[in-house]
Amino acid sequence: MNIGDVARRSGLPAKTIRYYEDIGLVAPLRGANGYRSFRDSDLHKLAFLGRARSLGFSIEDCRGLLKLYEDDSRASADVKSIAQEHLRRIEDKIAELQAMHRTLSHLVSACAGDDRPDCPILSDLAESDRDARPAGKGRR
Amino acid sequence: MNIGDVARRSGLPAKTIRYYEDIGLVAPLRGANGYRSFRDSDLHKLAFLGRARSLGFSIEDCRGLLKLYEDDSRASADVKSIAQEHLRRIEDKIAELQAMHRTLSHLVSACAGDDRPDCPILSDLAESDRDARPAGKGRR
DNA sequence: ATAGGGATTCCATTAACTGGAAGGTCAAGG
DNA sequence: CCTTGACCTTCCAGTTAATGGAATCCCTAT
Repeated sequence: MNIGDVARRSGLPAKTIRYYEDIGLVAPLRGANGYRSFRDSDLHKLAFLGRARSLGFSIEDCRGLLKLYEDDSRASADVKSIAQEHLRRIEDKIAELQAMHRTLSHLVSACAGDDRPDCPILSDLAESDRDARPAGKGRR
Repeated sequence: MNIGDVARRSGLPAKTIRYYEDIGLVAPLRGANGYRSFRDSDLHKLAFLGRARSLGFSIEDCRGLLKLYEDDSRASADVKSIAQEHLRRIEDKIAELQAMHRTLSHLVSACAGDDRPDCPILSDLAESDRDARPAGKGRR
């Protein structure tokens, strides 16, 4: 299979597939013409990757999952712990977004949204008697 | 004020402040020694930026908000529409994360998490009788 | 032979910083 | 006067996960 077929069948853009090869997630063969030649197993891996990515797993998570996927003697506990950790990150992110949403929707509903300059949104952002922000962004 | 003071007072890392100058969000003066010299107005802008960023506004949104903030003849409608658009993006993101969360938490709870290899999480990711992506990630 | 649709590589760009190196500046202490 | 340490400066690279585009090559059909 050429990359175009695999792209169609896996739903991943060809660019992305090349990128995944670059970073060592798949290793298709090469034909005499230099074209990548994908086996069924490559296609399966790519489809697996697409699904894992769509669940928000990072590339590094995907690398780990793929390794476990191919390891017949894996322990499901290892898979589960990756997934649980990811679940926690998702929960954190949701909580963070919900906090933003709460604050912002209050401000938005308090704003007249007309042609006058008075704006509670700007006033709030300009408030100087408050420290930067309650919940830190928690960068990693 | 030197950058260290402003960093302390605004809560932003000095690195970030320099970056914000780079991209034209603030324009501190310079002393004879080449050090940045921040006025109170610069500090206020930076604090404003810190708050806007913590609400998840993009840098470009911040640029727009800052411009409106400094424009006495602004219309609050302009501010509101930026905020509403952002609110919509937040809602989309929350929905996307919640969908991931639903799927993943089902899988996680179905996984024994022991030393055996059987794993519904991997099985699901490997399923080939399903198309790649339920809801597109909406890359734009 | 030529046209078209694929394929290849390589480079740049995105968002918003962050880390680190190499070096200049300033105030205090010996 | 010199050193030490805390600041400051610039510049370059790296992060995440691709994506866009250019230049070029290959294959098939007409």
